[in-house]
Amino acid sequence: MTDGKARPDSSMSRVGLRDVARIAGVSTATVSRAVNRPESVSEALRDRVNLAIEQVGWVPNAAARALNSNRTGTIGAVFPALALGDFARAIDAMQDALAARDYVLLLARSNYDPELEFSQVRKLVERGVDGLILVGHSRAPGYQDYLSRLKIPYINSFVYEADAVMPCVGPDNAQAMAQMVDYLVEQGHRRFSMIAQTTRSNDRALARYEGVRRALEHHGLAIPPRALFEGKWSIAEGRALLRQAMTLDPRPTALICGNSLLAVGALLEALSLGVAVPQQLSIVGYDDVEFMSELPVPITTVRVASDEVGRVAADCVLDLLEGKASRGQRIPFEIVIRASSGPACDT
Amino acid sequence: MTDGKARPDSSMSRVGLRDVARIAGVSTATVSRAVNRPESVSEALRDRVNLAIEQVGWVPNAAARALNSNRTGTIGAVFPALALGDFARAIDAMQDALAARDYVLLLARSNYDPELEFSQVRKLVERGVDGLILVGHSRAPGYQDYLSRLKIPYINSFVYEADAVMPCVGPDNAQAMAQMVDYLVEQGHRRFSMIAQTTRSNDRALARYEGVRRALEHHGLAIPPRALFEGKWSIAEGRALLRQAMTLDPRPTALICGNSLLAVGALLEALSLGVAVPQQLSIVGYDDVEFMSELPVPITTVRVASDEVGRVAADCVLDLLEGKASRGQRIPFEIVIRASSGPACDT
DNA sequence: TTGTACGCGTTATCAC
DNA sequence: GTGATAACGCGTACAA
Repeated sequence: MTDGKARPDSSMSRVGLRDVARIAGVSTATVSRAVNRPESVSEALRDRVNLAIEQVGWVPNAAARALNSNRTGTIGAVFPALALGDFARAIDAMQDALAARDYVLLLARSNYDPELEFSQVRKLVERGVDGLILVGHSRAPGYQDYLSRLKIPYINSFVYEADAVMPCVGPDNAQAMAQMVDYLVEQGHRRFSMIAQTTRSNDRALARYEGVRRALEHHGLAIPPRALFEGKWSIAEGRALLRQAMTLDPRPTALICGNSLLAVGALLEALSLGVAVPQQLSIVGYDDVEFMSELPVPITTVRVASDEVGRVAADCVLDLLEGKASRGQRIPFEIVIRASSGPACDT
Repeated sequence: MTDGKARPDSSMSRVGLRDVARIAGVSTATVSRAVNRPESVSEALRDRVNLAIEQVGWVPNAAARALNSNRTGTIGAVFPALALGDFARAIDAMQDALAARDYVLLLARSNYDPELEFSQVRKLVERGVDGLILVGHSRAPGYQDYLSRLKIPYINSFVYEADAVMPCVGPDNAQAMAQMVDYLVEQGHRRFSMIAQTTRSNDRALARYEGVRRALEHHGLAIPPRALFEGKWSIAEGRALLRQAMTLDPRPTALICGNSLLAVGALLEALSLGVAVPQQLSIVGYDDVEFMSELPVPITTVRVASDEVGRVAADCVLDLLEGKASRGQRIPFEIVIRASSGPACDT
C-alpha cells in the first residue's frame, strides 16, 4: 500500500536514482547494481529496490547512462530512401533485430546523395550512435577517412565482395546478374538491351551492370551503348525506357532491368504496346517484390531476401560492438524464372 | 600549420570542450557560447574557437548535452510497419522534416500489436525522446494514462477527427470512404461488397469501414455481413478475397477495398477470372501507390498524400516542443476516378 | 564580453 | 554484499 505522498505521477522534478535509493533505504550504488547486475546483490535488497522503483515510477536516464558508459544503445542507419520495397523491408527487419538485443535504431536518409549521406553520418555520430549501418561501399575520400578514423564499427549493406576490407552484408550484385545473363544466353538470346537505375553514386546499380557486361563478354556478346538506358527508379520510367528500347533496330530479344520498378514498368508497357512477352521479348528484373509475381505476366527476377540483409546487418554491427569479430556475410540470391522470360524468338 | 602533437585522430582519450578551450586559449564557457549562441561572443574569439575546434576535431557529446538540458534532439516514432507504401513514404518525409530542424528520428515498429507498441514507446521514452509520433488514436487504457502522464508531446498520425483531444495529423478516413460510397451510389450501384484489413487494433481500417457503413445507411443501403471480408494486407490476400466475393449470389456490382494492396490483388484476380472491370464489377481502393494507376486497368482510389502526413506530423511535434500550440491538421484527400469503376451493370 | 564553479543522473572504484 | 565518492562532458548562473 502506497501512502498518498508518493504517487508515481507526482509533478515533482523527475525522480532519479537517489530517490529510489532513499525510499529503499539503500545507497545509489546498490540500486544501480540491483538494476544492472541483479546477481551481484542479495535477494532481499533486490526486492526492496524493485519495489521502490515501482513505487516512485523510476525510469533510468539514458543520457546519464550514456555519458558515463560511453555507449548509447543506439545504432544509426543511413539509407538512400526508405520508401523503396527492398530498403523498407530491410529496415523493418533491422529494427526487429536491434530491438531484440535492446538497441534502438536512429534512421536517416541520403536520397542517393553522397554529400548528404556524409552529413547524415556525422549527425548520427554526434548523437553518439554505437554503430552504423550504411548502404553500398563506395565513399568519397574525405568521407572514407572520417569513417576509418572513428572508433565505431560500421557495416556496408546490400553489397558483398569477398575481398572487401570492411564487413559487408548483402548479395553479390554482379554475380547475380551474371547468372541471369547465363540463363538468358542459354535460352538462345543474343541481342540484349538493358535499362538501369543511374549508376552515378550507386555502386549496386553499377555492380549489376558490370555483372551483365562481364557475363556477356564471356559469351562473346555485348550490349551496344545505344541499347543501354539509364533513368530513375519508377514504374513510369520503366515504361518510358521500354518504349525507347523498342525503337532499336534490330530489336533486342531480351531486356534486362536493373531493379523491380523498372521491370514492372517495362512489362506493363510491353503489354500496352502489344509486344508479346516472352515470345517477342523476354523481360527480367532484379529484386523481388510481391507485384512482380502477381502481374498478368509474372516477371523473372533475382530474388534477394532483403529482410535477411537487414537482420544480418543489424546482428553484425552488434557482434562487432561486443567484440565478436564479424567479417560480414554474403546473402544468397536466387534466379526465379517466371513467365516473362523464355527462348529467344528467331526473328 | 598544426604541429605533430595535435593530430585530430590522436588516439588519446576523446577530445572534449576543455581541450578546445585550452587550444583556443579561452575558457570552456566561451567555447560553449561560441558554439551555441555565436552572436553573444566577439568575432575574434569566435574565429579562434572555431579554428581550435577544427584543429582538434571536436564533436560535441550529445549525451552530456542532453543530461544537462533535458533535451535530446530526438523524436521517436512507432509505426505498425515500415515496408508499407504509405508508411514508408511518410517516414521518408518525416525524416526530412526533422533533419531540416536538426532533429533525428528514433524509429520503432509495432507490427499492429498494441502491447508491442506500448513497450516500444516506453523504450523510446527511456531513450529520452523529446516527442513522439504514433499512428492512430486508439490505445489500451493503461497505455493512454502512461502517455498523458508523460510531459512529452505526441501526435497521432494517419487519423483525423475534429473533436479529438490529442493533436492528430491525417486524412479523415471515414469521410473519405463515405465520399467514395456517394460516388458509387451515384453511378447506380446498389449491391456492395467490401474487403478490408482486419479492424482489430486498427482504427484506420475501422474508420474506413464505418465511413462506408454510414454512407450506405444514409442512402438506405447496407453491406450484408456475409459480403464483408477481412484479411491481411497483401496482393495475394486481395486475390483470395475477391474470389470469395465473387461467389456471392447475387453478385455485388461494386467492390470496396480497404487498402491499396487488397485493391490491386482484387483487380488482378478479376482479370485472371475474366470478370470485366468495370462492366461487371467496379473496384475501388484506398490510398494511392504508383502501381494502382499503372495496372492494365487503373484503379479508382482515395489519394492521400502520405508524405504530407509525415512532414506535417513532424513539424507539429516540433512546434509543440517549442511551445507553439499546435492542434494537428487535417490532410486533404481526393477521390481519383480511374477505369476500374463506372456505372453499375443492370444484371 | 569573458571566466569560475557547480549541477545534471548514472556508473565504477574503491574501501568497508 | 554494501556504501561513499569521484568521474563522465557540457551548459549556465554568477561573478569579474
